[in-house]
Amino acid sequence: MTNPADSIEIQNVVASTGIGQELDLEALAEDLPGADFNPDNFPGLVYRTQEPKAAALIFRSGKIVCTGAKSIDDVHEALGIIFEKLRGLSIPVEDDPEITVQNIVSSADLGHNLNLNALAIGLGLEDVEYEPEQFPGLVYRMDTPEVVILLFGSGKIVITGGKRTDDAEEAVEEIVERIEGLGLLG
Amino acid sequence: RLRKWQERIRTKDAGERNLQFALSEIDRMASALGVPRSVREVASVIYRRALSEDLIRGRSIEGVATAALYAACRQEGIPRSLDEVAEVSRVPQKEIGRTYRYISQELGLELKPVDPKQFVPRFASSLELSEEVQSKATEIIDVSAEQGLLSGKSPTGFAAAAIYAASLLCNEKKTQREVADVAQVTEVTIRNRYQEQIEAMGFR
DNA sequence: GCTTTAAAAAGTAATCT
DNA sequence: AGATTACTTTATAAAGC
Repeated sequence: MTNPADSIEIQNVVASTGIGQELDLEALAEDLPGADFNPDNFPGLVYRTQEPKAAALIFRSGKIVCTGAKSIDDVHEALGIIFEKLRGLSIPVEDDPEITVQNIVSSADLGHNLNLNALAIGLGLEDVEYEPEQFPGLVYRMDTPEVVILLFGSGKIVITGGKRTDDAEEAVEEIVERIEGLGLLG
Repeated sequence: RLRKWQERIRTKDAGERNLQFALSEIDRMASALGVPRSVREVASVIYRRALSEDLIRGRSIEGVATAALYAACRQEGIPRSLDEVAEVSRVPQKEIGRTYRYISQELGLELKPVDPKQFVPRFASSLELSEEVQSKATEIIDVSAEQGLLSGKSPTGFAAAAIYAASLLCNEKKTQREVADVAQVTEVTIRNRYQEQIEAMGFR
């Protein structure tokens, strides 16, 4: 009896912040080795950190988006590295810029195969999107917590849209309960 | 006041012209797909509902018209794949799929997932396969779906593999290429589904 | 709506050996 | 007939078209 909630792994955390200072991205692109800046393509400058591995989108307004981190701690660490890099370029950065987690993507394993056709009907076609011709996963929009769950035939799932670490655990408990209630979990 | 009248008439005329265009497009695509008149009527009703609920704003008329037709085919139990619908539409497949998901959600169509069995008669007849092959393919689909093999798989590929397997079992062999062409899937997909299905049937 | 970034799931597809 | 690479879906911020 392994608890599906124990199988939860955070795969990606998206967060936003800002240094409270306008930036000259053209100059920054020169001074930051490894920076990608294609203003014709996208207004943000892309900068990747190696440890922890993450990607930051830095904008002219001084606002920054960090993606790809495996934990909230990693987000803070990666952004801390970027803040230091900017200070090293004598760009003033606020002391402790507020970092807001915008989205957490997690994966988990329910431990049993799922009959997605039966699940689509059981969970209610109005809350479900299951179009195997377009994508193999069943998309389920849950109200509380407010997340979107992708369910696959293997029993593996993806939880996204949550902002708190607890959202994934609550979502897994809720979906397991609903699937069991329908008698559709092995 | 006069300008308002003119504007209303102009808007009404434009709306009327757009509706006529959408309905004629539905008619044209339905003919090209060879679906019965009843499906065109259902598609028209879906399109008018989308129009009255203001779902067309920000979307192309042709996209909504195509999505309505795709939905109507499913509702009437004679589905066409997105590939097939895209072939007769000037809208890219990706947009048809997105628009379908949107209007389906907003209009509460609540269409059940496509049953692979619904493709069997059409695919089998264009391959000139017998009734025997068709019922065998249907049986293969039922048995393998009951064993949970259908989850996440494309209905077209699933039907194509069952038809290929049935053609072998009934000594009316078609090549994977031939079946793949009518179903618009690759031979690789047929091979993969076929292997799972014959195992589910207890052969191999 | 789109553009870019990241990550997982599983199916399908294109390309190369 | 493999293997590899790449694309499909979900969420999310950012600035600008």
